[in-house]
Amino acid sequence: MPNVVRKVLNDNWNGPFITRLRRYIDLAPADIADLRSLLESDLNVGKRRDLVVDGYEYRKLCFVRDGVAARYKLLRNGKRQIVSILLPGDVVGLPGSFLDQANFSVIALSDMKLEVCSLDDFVALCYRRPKFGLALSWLAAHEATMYAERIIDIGRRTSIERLAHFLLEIHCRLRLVGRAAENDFELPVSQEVMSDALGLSVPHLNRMLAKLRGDGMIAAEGRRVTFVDRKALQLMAHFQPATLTRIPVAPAPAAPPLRALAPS
Amino acid sequence: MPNVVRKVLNDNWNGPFITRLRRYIDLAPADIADLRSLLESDLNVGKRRDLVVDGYEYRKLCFVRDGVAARYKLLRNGKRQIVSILLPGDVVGLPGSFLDQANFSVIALSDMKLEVCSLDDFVALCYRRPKFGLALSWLAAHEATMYAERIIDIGRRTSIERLAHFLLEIHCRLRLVGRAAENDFELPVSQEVMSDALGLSVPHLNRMLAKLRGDGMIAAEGRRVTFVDRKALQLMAHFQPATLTRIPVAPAPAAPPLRALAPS
DNA sequence: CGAAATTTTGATCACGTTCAACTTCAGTGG
DNA sequence: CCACTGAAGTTGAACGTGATCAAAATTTCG
Repeated sequence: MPNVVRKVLNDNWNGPFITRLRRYIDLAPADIADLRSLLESDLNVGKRRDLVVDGYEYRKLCFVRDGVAARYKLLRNGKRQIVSILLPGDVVGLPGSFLDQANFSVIALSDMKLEVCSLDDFVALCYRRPKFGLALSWLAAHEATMYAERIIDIGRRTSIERLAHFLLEIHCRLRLVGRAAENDFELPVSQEVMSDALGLSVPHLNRMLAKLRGDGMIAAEGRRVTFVDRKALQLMAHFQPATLTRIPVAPAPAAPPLRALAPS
Repeated sequence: MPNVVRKVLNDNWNGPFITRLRRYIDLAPADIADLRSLLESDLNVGKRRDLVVDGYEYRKLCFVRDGVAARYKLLRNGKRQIVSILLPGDVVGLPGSFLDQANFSVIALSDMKLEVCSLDDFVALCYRRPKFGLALSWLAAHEATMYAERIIDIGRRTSIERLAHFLLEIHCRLRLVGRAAENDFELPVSQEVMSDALGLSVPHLNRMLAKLRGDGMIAAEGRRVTFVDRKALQLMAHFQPATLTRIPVAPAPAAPPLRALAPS
């Protein structure tokens, strides 16, 4: 079997999470084997099931292999705010597992396939192979970046700009894991979910969606969305996808073991 | 000199950043020395100076020793959204330095004292001492957690709830670095800054502030804020401070392979 | 002291919420 | 095959929160 083919098959087999890590850092087969040895058997979760519950301790990292979920918080007044949408390649339990008790819930929006790993095991891996500690930092930084973008969205953009931005972001992220065509994708969430993510009411969201259609920026039938005038959409949304740098590689090990460093 | 006293003096000398790291993980003197050797000389920055500019590459980590800054984005329509307020112990360049180009600006809201370190040096440190890679993950996760809380704030809370939450959060964070009394603190930001952080207009923010005063929840003269009825304030804000777990310690090194790593 | 930044107050208005009803569609069992 | 169900999407009318613009009062600082 040609090498290239085997690589692709491997990545399919390894799943979207490792594909994503490879965008930050090179992983040797030994790295991957070590990581895989931590994973419990695949977990299947049905639609509408809660994966994490606000207020309870949670100390796992779950890598989404397939399906969609949402991280959210329920307020006393019954309103729900969705903080992020989780797609294949994303991590459940980031940042919730770093807290004494999770401060958000995570719910499956569709049937899902997950790979589960205990946080402690992963941390142990990070001590063994420091590159995974860095990878974890990068993942967390990515998360923070997306949240920051969402703050901008909700804080200072009009409802229609938010919606445009949301559509572009989801499409962009689906593309990165090979789940969307260039101008055309299957929206993985209902309007209710979108409105809770964007801090809008369902009726208003619906109207804005209709307006985007009416203005000829998108076409939509059912949940299939097509970007008709993507340029205009990006302009309206101030869309500017953030790209993470790669993680610098380890410096060549110093010949004498670090003597120069300790001035104390 | 008694040990305890020396410890405290050390931490004062080391600055609030190391104090903060110690809340996540134990640091041996050798760890600290190694970290300190990366730091360039202290940097003083005047009020209103930009530390990071949106759109430019930035590859440093700056630890705030003193002063206050804001991470923000300016939109085309002239509005500004502040994503986070940086206090002593916080890190400039997280997550901006992980991107090809920073997607936010950071501006000093007061005169500041910073300790600067290049990201590449810090990453090299993480390879040498994996605990720092984990610490970096924890810092980034903390950042993400605060952002998430801000999303809830802006998305689903009323303006007065937001304001209450903001006051409680800032007070809580100032307390952790020993810059606030129990019910009483110096607000380090102007109303304009607050309004940009909370996605409100200045007049409206001002009115809500007046309302909190009128309702007997806080007292304020100039920028000194006193919590009169903190219970009510916390209830109104749904305030629930998130506490990060400590980072698990390294497992006992396996007998044969890891000897090369342990310098101390 | 004078200039600039900040805080306070007032009047008007629009964006987005709320609540309610209705439509559409997929799935399910009689 | 049709009736029933429940979830999701669509539409309309009335209301209210918070924005906007303007100007005054106050504080801070060079």
